[in-house]
Amino acid sequence: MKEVTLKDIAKILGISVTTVSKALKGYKDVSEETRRSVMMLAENLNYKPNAIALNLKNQETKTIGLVIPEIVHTFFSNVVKGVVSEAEENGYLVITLQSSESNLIEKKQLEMLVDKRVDGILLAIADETETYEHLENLLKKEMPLVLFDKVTPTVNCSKVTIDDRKAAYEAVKLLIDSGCKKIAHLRGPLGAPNAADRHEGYVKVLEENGITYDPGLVYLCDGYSVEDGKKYAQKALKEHTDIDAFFTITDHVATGVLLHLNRNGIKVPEQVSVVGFSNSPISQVVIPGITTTDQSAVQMGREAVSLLLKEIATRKEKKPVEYFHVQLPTKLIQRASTKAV
Amino acid sequence: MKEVTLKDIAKILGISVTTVSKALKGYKDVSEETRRSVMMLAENLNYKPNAIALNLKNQETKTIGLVIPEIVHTFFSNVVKGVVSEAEENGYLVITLQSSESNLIEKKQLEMLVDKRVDGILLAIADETETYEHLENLLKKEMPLVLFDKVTPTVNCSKVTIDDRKAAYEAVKLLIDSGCKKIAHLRGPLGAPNAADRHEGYVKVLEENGITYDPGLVYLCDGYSVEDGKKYAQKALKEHTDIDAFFTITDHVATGVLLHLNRNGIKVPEQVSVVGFSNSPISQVVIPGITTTDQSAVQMGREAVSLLLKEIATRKEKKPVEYFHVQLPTKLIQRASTKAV
DNA sequence: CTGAAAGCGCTTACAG
DNA sequence: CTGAAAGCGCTTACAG
Repeated sequence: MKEVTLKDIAKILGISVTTVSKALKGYKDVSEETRRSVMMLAENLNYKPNAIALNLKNQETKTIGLVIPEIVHTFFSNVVKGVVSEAEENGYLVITLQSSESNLIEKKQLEMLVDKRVDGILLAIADETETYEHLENLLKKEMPLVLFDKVTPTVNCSKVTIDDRKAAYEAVKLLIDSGCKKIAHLRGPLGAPNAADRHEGYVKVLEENGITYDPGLVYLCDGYSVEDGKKYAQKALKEHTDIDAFFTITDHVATGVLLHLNRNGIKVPEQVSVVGFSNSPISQVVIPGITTTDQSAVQMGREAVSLLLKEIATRKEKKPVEYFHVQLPTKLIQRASTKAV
Repeated sequence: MKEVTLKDIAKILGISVTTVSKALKGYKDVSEETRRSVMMLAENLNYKPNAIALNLKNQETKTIGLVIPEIVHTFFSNVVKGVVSEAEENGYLVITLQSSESNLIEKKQLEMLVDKRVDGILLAIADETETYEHLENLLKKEMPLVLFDKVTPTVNCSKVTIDDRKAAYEAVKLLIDSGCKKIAHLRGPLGAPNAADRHEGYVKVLEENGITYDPGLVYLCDGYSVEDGKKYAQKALKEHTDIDAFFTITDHVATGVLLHLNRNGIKVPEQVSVVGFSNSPISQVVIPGITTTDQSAVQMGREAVSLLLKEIATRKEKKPVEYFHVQLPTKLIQRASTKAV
């Protein structure tokens, strides 16, 4: 990896590094002849400017950091895809890190990215995280930061989310419209804002449709896993034999519910309906297919990058920074796990 | 983002940058008193060495590049997870890029990573790629390179794979042992070495067990998708009504096959058995669960990083570089889509 | 024990 | 039209 430098070219041509640099960058004050010979030699030697030197000079790395709770997860890997593509199309590369929902790791990784001098950071907050000084510190340093999916109202910066409350409202409305009356909710962790928002949507639609909200029908899944779904479906049905629908935080949880119902000969959706969240591939192949909400994860990744790059540019021009909150549209996808309305 | 520099500290303390640097790095030839005041001030100002300057000085970036065909894919996202974790534990950060199975994009991305001055590159070759000068060029530049999953014997460098031939052999052997006689194979693209290896394993086990290999029973899936599975299951069953098993390149393809069989009232595994590949989550939740091969993807990512870092270190010490080919063990996982033996 | 100097590879204001 | 000099932030061999 000993790469060709400006110095090498200058030496061979017997001219100064300055002139080589100018020739390559198309400055006007270089003779046509010099320019041409520099260009040719650079081409032949396959000269590539040293990105590190440029980074140092320009005080930027053309790199952004991305911290997500979990890489192996359909929703997040779609986000990563969107982030990487959008960044690449705009000349940026992406460093990805996984917090594993740990607040400690999240803090450490954010610090690593700052130390690495990334130009900006994209973050989906870990479930464990409940205080936000580490994010405030980032803002204090004027590190461009965009939160997505798992965000917090506490921190004042740009954000990209879906309207979780509305999405949950619509999903549960479908259940109500199809005749369900006793709808259990397998929700996500208390600390997670989107779990809270979905829960709110669930409560709201019940109340607006004359169904009394019963906290006893709400179960907490911290794992978002198929296993959680099985476990809490069993528990819920034992505690309330007349449940006629499950609204779950995730398609994996919904799948667990489905497996439990199948195994126990409970007909879906005739006896019990099931609604998931995310439109993961799993929701389409399971039988019956699971009614769910599509979150356009790739789009979320792209949008987040686009807001981040805008902020980076604004800061570079020393202009005042504006923060945006983009709410992406969701789409309720009806499949066979719910009754037709 | 105006960060504290050595210069700032030097100015405040009225000493030279040299001394500050030495104090911070614990050099012996600095008075205890100076050392202490430097340390304290650095701590107070929250001084962090500028990584870019260090990169330039040390001619390394502590960053590695990772190019995979597809980010949204259980196997690869597990690899990414392994890569990112192992790298992080060793002080490296990872830049991830997706080639989308395109040779052109792969070339471009490899170049970007070189230009970015990453310390090494991890690559799963795109299906479209059939010539390898771009990889030879990397080697010529002495850029540390480790191939994984999708590799080629043509290029002489370290590699991490599973033993695809053996895995396929074992999977099909299970079908034979359970009484299947007419086993169709929905294979991957011709260009892809692991598709070729699995096909070889399939051919070998048939012949070793007295079943004549019939090329007419082999179908090419280029999409690795559920749709492909449906399509080719239908085609195969139309062309050969007595097929009693499918061995597929991927769990998604196997799922498509399963859906087609279910839909047409064909009993699995009584009438037709189905075997997938990869042990994706989908293979567990589908009914019946799909018999498949686990590839320990996370482990593959870790192993690849570990070989890469070893090579980086060796090159740094100017020692001769050795190449390794690590073959990771696979595990056949029996589920309800095949008959007990 | 301290610090000026050179260097990593580049850019650019300035002098000639 | 050309190039010496300064600078981005750091390290380190060398002189004092």
